Order: sequence, then structure tokens, then C-alpha cells
Amino acid sequence: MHKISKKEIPLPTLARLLSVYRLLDQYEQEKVASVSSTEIGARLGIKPDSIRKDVSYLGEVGNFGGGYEVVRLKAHIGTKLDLERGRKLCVIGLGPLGSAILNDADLRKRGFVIVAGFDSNINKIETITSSVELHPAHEIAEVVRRKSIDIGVIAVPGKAAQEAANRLVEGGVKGIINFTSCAVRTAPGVMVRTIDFLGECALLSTLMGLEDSGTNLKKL
Amino acid sequence: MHKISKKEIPLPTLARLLSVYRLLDQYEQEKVASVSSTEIGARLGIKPDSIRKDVSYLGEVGNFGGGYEVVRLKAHIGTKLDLERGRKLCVIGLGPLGSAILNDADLRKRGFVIVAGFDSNINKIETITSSVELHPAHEIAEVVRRKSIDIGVIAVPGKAAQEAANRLVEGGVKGIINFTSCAVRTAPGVMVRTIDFLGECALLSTLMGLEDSGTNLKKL
DNA sequence: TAATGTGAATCGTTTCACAGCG
DNA sequence: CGCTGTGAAACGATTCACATTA
Repeated sequence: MHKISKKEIPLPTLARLLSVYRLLDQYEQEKVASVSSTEIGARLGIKPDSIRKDVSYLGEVGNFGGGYEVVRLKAHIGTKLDLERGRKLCVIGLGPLGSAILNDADLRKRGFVIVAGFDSNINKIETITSSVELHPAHEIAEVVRRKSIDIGVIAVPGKAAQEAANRLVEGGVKGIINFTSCAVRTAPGVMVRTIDFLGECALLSTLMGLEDSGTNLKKL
Repeated sequence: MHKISKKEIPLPTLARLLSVYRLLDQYEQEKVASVSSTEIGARLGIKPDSIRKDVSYLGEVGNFGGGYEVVRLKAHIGTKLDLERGRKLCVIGLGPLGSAILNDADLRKRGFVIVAGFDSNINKIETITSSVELHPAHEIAEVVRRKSIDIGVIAVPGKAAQEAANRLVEGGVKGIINFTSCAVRTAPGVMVRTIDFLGECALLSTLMGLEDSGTNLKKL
């Protein structure tokens, strides 16, 4: 089987494929047998064309005239993208946000397990009740290495983000989720995704303030 | 002055401009007088070319040969994009995530004020301690309208997201931040930004699993 | 007939390269 | 001379249109 590479599949396509996969999981539980690109698109707010092209990056799998078999398409995407693999995460920063993530039940359902939490404040480590092992921040690199943690989630104040990232990279993580508004630099090969709530608020607010300038109506 | 419209400024540019603005704020506090596109870019992980083009969407403001005056550029961006305007937010869903957002101090610093919180569980409303007014979920539309809330933050379980969005739109919000993995549909004119932690984890994990296929080295 | 799969056209963004200015 | 500002070229993703097939 041909192993897919980053180069041959656009990032937006990958992101959409993942949400299609989740949707298919729902359909599967609801015992739906088959769906069309139109139905999937309507449900996800994506054009059917796009769904079809996205799916076709992974090879043919649909039934001409009869849409996609739910089980088959799900398996197809899952296999090609190796989605059922588990990942070990850790959370750095145990403020309200970090604590919320620690106890997030949805992660587990998708194969993500949080195996450690860190904070520079020793009090918090002793106070917080959680099923996850908690450690002081200076042990990040060591624990990440020892437990072979794949992904680090940074939930510290902005100023401490780069330092946290450095320790994670030192420990050998291959991916980082950064909840800070601050850009973090890492070694090549370590992927970073930033989730910037404040930034999204600002973007939304700005968009709301700009002129619409002309109708968006294409056809009447 | 020419009022900028959504059509004439690309979304990615807008997002970058907002982070430039935040960076300038920092520089201003550090009493830095001027910066070049190269410095800004290095700090933000963006190419200098891009910074210059982004800035130039708003008109000329730099000093040829001498970079940008921090104060002037900040004012320029701030004015053109009307960034100092305040916005009223509300949070729907007072689980760990929603509660974390309620107490987020950074929002205030940027002109965002949370003026209401909602949950369908009456117990939570009575239990949670917060400076924000809390209401049962069935009052969403009414309170949003009465307080002229601009933005609704959805922090409920996925299944309840669409319903929450409907109530927000009914109340007249102009923007929604959706922390759910589920797509929400709204009336035209109401902007939605989705922050999907689980999705980001999945995307990161998948990217980590794909082949790099060939070096990325352009020049040696 | 009702859907998929896909080259080709289109659209939008980024990058390039250099003219212009202090 | 250094750095901005900007048309033009390159790139990447989306949309279109239609041939294809159960």
C-alpha cells in the first residue's frame, strides 16, 4: 500500500478529512449504511465538490451513483491516515485551562491519553486532585523522555511558553499544542499548532467591524 | 479616511496584522522607538516580505531605510482596523472550560468584557463563584438582547452547540466562538470561528505520522 | 439516473525582485 | 546604503464541468 506523504495532501484537505472521519463515526453508530458527498458536505458546511476531491486524495472508494458506504469510507480514511494510533500527551501549566484539559473526557475517546501534568508552582501539584501524575516543571524533559510522550500541551502564561516548548523539545516530543498568543520556535521536525483564544476574539471582533462592501449574492 | 472592507484585505493578512499589533504593544511598553519588518518577522515567525505587504494594505506608514516607528505603526493599524473598540461577550456552558474562560484576565486587557454566563444546570449557576452574572440557559436570547452582547462563546458539549448558537443568534450576537468540534450554522452576517482542541490534536497526530518524503532543504 | 472521480480553469495568497525613498 | 512598498510571477487550494460508472 502506498504510504501518504505530507507533500501530496494539502493541509486543509487533511483537516477536513479528519472531521469527515468523526462524522462517519457518528453515522456508523446510528447504523447509517451509506452517505453521499452532498449529505456529508451539508452536515459539515463544506461543498460536496470539496468532499469528493478530499476523499479522492486517498484513492477511489465510493460507489458511482450510490454514494459512499459509511463503514468502508471510515476504514479507508482511518487506514490511510493511520488514525487509530494512540498518543501520549502531557499538559504544562495547571491553571484553570490546564486543569480543564487534564480532565477532558473526549480526548480519551479518540485515543489520546494524558500521562503527566506539570506546573512551576509546587502548591498546585499538591493541591490539585487528578488521576494524572503531576510533576514540578523542572522535571519536564526527564519525564517526557521516560514516558515517551508524543505531544505537549502548553497552557502557561505567554511569557513562559517558549521556555516550556524548549523543555518539551528537549524531552523529545514530536508535536506541541500552544494555547498561548505567543509564537514558539522549535527544532525542525517538531510540529506546532497554536490555539489562540484571545487572537480569535480579536479577529472576530475586527471582522465584525469591517464593511461588508457589496452584496454577496451571486445569483438571485 | 477610506474605510477598509472585508473584500480588500485577505483574512490571513488580517490575522497577522493583529499579532503585529500585539507585538507593537509590547515594544511600546519596552520603549523601543522603531522596528524593521525583519525584526517583527523574526519575532513572529513570519517572513519580512509578508509583514511589509500586510502593513501596506493599510497604506504607507514606514520610513524608507529606517523601519517603522513603533508608536506610529501601532496607531496606524489600530485606527484603520478600529481595534480599540470594546466588545461584550457571554459564555455558554459553565463546565471546567467555560469557567476558565469566565475568569480569564487577559480578555479584559484587550477590551473584551464578559457580561454574562449561562448553563442549563441550575445547580452550577448557584454554586459557581464569579463576578459575572450567571443565568439559566433558557434566558440566553433575552439577556443577550437586553445587554447588547456582541459575541457568544460556546463551551457546551458538542450536541448542544447548535442549539446554543440558535439562541445567541436569536438574541442578536454578531459573532460566535465555538469551542466544539461540531460545525454550527448561523444566519448570514453572524460570523463563527471554531476552536477545536480535539481536532487540533488529531491533526497534529496525523501530521506526525505522515512521511516527510524528501528533504525540505532548498539551499545548502 | 444519480452519484463519484478528476483534469482544467479559477481564485486567492505568498514570494520574488526591484524601483523608490530617506 | 538600508529598508519600505509594490507590481509581477509563482504557488496552492478551490471550484467547475464533465466523463465515468453502478
